[in-house]
Amino acid sequence: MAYEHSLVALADPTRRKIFERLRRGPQAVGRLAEGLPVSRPAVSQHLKVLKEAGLVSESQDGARRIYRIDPHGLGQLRQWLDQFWDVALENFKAEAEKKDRKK
Amino acid sequence: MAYEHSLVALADPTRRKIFERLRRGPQAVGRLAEGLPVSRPAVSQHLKVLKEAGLVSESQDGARRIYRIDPHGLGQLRQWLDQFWDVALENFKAEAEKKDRKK
DNA sequence: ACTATCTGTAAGCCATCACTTACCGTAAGT
DNA sequence: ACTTACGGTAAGTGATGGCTTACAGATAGT
Repeated sequence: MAYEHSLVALADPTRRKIFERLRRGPQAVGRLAEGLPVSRPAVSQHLKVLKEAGLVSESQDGARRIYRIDPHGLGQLRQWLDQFWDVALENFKAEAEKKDRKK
Repeated sequence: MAYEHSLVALADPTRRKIFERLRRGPQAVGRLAEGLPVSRPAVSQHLKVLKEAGLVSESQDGARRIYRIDPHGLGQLRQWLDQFWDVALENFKAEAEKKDRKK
């Protein structure tokens, strides 16, 4: 449920593909697995990881499980990244000025 | 140099610790390794990964190499994440309204 | 009830990767 | 030139994790 899990989840290329597919809208597991180069059980395992990271949420529709992108995990991740943004820009500016002085 | 590499780089807990340490400001390799539970060569290897992802940049100061947080990789990662943000919020709103209608 | 569809779980295998020790190059001081 | 400090690279090892097949549970239709 924390940003660490989101990073681990999105580091895997197959999970990223699944996640990117969900950008088109909520989808069932079987449908998600269709275009992917891995088996359907593999997709289920990946969805579990994404869900535990708070990146996707699940809802039932008959025998199907519909998955969709969840803002919770995404929000935590964005928040964590923003902690570094200001520092990064400061460093960049400091480096640029340093090079200027050398001229 | 793309967002994929940033995700892989930040998925490792030790690399995250190094990255978070750099938030305090630019530091040399030896100094970075001091408080960490791994050997100095391990830190070097991690820094290489972070550098190739564009998350940190390097500059030389005598025999020392100073590392600092680089906005390039961070920016690409933020940009990629933002692609999902709007979709996530829409999904969340749609789900909330669905639950309302059930009442 | 029986069947077909949809999906999660278990067990096992294999590749990747984070870590260690050992080594080498380089820069600055004496 | 010699020594010391700093840090990157090579090689080898062990654990993690992503994949597969096989199986089990649950739902809807006939």
